[in-house]
Amino acid sequence: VQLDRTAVVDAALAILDDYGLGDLTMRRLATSLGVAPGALYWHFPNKQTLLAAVADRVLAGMAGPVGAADWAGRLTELAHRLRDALLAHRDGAELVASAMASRLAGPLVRERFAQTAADAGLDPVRAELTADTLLYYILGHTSDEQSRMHLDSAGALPDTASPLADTGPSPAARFAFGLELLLDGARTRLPVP
Amino acid sequence: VQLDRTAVVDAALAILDDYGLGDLTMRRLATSLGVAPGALYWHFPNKQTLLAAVADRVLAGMAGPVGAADWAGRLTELAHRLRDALLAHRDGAELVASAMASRLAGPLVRERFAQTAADAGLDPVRAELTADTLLYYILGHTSDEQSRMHLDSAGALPDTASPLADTGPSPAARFAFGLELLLDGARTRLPVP
DNA sequence: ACCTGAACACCGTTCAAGT
DNA sequence: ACCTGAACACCGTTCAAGT
Repeated sequence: VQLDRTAVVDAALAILDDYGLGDLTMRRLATSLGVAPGALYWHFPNKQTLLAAVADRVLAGMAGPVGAADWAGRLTELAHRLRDALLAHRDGAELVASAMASRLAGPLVRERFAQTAADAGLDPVRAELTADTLLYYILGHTSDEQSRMHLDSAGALPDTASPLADTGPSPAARFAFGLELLLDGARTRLPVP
Repeated sequence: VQLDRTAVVDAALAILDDYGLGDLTMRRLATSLGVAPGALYWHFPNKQTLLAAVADRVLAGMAGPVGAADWAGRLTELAHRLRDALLAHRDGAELVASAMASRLAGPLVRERFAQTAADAGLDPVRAELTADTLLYYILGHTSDEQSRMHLDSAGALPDTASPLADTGPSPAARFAFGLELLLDGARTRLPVP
């Protein structure tokens, strides 16, 4: 069968889910497709671009319209949808964070957050800055949460290894705390209606 | 002369400043020290730990007492000091972000932000969450700013290559915007005094 | 205690040559 | 147009052996 970009991204996502980002190499990917490593370079100019395509596929998991009527509700919904999309794949947050940092992935997501902030009444510059601030938080927090998730499922707890030790807020509650912090801050930047 | 951890970190920092994080390899570092690659593994168990030591050295650049009397002023000062420390070395933000994510570097910095937030009147859990939210922002924003700095000093501007195109807010102003956003949000979380 | 030599098991990328 | 074979120039890490 012939190789195309979609098949390559499919296979890459499978390796990501099964073995993690560290094992997602061009050679391993080629092997899993039954192809020589060089073949991948017919479809993608380099690894960075290939990873960006995988990141955009992960981000496709947050498509669809948001339901909330007010801007704060819409941003909250977008933030949770982004987090859910990242958590749906092993190392999804780290992958997307690095691909978005290179600007090769996620321009639509960025645009969507910025547009929603602009709808709230912010001028374009402030809307972009607010969107970026939100994105730094979502990517940073989720990346952190996800990596610690995998450390725990392996064995890396030096003290307090008792099974009933950690009773703080849930990951979702911790995420919501920082998110509301940001949105409250954004509210103070709004022109009085 | 004998090798020790300090000399290794010195040499690593020199490579970082001159050639960037991508060229900071164990082999290159060994060569610059006039030593075999294996020698480094007598002083550090692996590359990750070595990079954490370099990150902690970068973070040492933000030591010293803060002057402000109120908590918001202290957090603002800490945030700017952290940003300045990161910008003082090529790829400093990316290095520190990744080393702090691994939890091998920066525990004192994290502790310092959390303590300052606690002084504002937040309970320990909220103080930690607020500190983390701030750190995600500072590391994400500065990393972004710094990488784009280096893209510009090379040649990677597709359109609007005219020298007088980009007249938005300065990097420092952009940083301050998100920072104030976060601090305003934190204020709403405070118990009324 | 501290380091060398030499190897092991990999990487990403290129490119003539094949079909 | 699409892929193979084979190489190039690297990696991080280990470990017997030397001093």
